[in-house]
Amino acid sequence: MLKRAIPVSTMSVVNPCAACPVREWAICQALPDEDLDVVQKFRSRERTFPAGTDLFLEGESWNELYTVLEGWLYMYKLLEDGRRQITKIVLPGDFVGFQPDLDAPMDHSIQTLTATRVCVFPRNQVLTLFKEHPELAIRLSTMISRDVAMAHERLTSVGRRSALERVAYFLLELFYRVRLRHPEPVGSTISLPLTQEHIGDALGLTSVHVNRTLRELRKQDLIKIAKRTLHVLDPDRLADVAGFEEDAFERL
Amino acid sequence: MLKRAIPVSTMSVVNPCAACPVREWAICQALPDEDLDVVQKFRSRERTFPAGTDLFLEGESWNELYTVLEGWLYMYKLLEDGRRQITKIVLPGDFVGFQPDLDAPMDHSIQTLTATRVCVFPRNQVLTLFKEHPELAIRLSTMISRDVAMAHERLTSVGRRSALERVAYFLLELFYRVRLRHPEPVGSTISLPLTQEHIGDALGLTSVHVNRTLRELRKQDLIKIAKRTLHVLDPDRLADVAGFEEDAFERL
DNA sequence: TCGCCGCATTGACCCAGGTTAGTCGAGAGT
DNA sequence: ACTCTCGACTAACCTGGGTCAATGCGGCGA
Repeated sequence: MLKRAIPVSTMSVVNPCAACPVREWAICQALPDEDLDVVQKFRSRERTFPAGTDLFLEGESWNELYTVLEGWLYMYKLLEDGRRQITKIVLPGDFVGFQPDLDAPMDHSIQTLTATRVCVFPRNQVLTLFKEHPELAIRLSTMISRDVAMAHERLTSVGRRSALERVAYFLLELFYRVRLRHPEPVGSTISLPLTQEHIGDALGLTSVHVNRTLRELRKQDLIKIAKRTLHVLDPDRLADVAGFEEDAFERL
Repeated sequence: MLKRAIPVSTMSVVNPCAACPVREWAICQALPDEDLDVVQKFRSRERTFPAGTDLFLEGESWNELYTVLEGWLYMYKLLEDGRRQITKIVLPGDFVGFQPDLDAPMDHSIQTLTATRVCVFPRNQVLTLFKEHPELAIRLSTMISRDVAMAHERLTSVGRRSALERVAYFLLELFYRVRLRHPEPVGSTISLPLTQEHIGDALGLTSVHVNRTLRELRKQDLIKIAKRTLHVLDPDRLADVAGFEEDAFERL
């Protein structure tokens, strides 16, 4: 079934689900502590990947699903001539690899942006697991439906917002998604392991124009970017530029 | 909870689920005949709407979910200044109104394109229904995940395809989605109750440019449009123009 | 029958963002 | 220390698609 060797990766020990660092944002949020062994027994070992690795490619058959424990990734599609659209930035807690027909070849590709650690689920038994634990199926619906909402939001950006609005919106969305997971370092700084080309491919812009646009945002003292780090100087004004209804990000 | 009066609509009789015209494409596909009364008892009456009616608007609270029995609708989002992005064309069988937080205000609007008949589900009990019938929850996951796949496909169009490719892709996608539901009239003609402005708002183009683009497709003898009817003269060549991998539409 | 009105259609002109073609600086490997 | 690579950054120029402003036309209500 596998058309390609499993990418470079190191198997590591199975950590206890009870100590899961992303439980709160992942599928398993739906399980009370006492049922956690359901998933603990079901899942395989963890796996790690270095930055720049494809977990799987569009068109391949694949037999695993992943919950991201650590690291950034992106989901993307390629056109024949190489044009790339990044469809989602994947963060810890996200569930990866689910698609309408679990037996069909993958309908998208996924690549790591940083070193990544994932929790592995065997694909061919997952529907059975969900059938036996409807809370999980409902939790999955909720998570996927958040994906739909975010995809529609991004579609609106790419279809109807100017470059400046788009970039502002994109950075702000990432900023809030990351803050949600790391409330601790209450600064206005997040790590941003994306090149300007990644940003362009996510927003339907060229990297050249992303550069011009970031320069403009910098000039307006809205952001600062240095060494893969994004500093949001004025979230409110940035939100104004992005042009979105106040609480849109609380739904993330 | 309702912030707005239920839009103009006529209540009609409750038709038996066993005679449901869209069962095969809807949530209820997951139920065997003998369990059909589960949903039959759960759902409320049907409701009909004339063309051009909003079922609900973004920001409103709402307490119903719908399976579309008949008619075309579109899901959309507005920016403050009125720019509109159409995020999905809704066809019979589609499940409408589900979102990550069922108690939150709607995160999108829906409007009818034609006279529409829907099957009504009470929103506040639907999670209970799914918990008691995991097949339904899994079916929902599958359907929503199809929405994600299609949204990403559209995002790729809007972000990375030229106007000509985009329009070709859009028409072809609709063509195949409609064919799937109506295999009978084996012609290459489908009804297309959209204005050029709708198409533009779905694709991130202006209606003027949609017009120019359709003219070009017409000139190349790929399509013909007359009286709200789309005639696809050469699906294969149109697919070439759209530039997509052959079986992308079999996954719809 | 007339007169709207909403939509399709076209032409002329314009501009946001793409393209091309660089320079520069910071690692990383040797 | 030297070079190689990759990404940030810039400038000059170009174009796909937007804007503006008409015209046309078919359906529909009075």
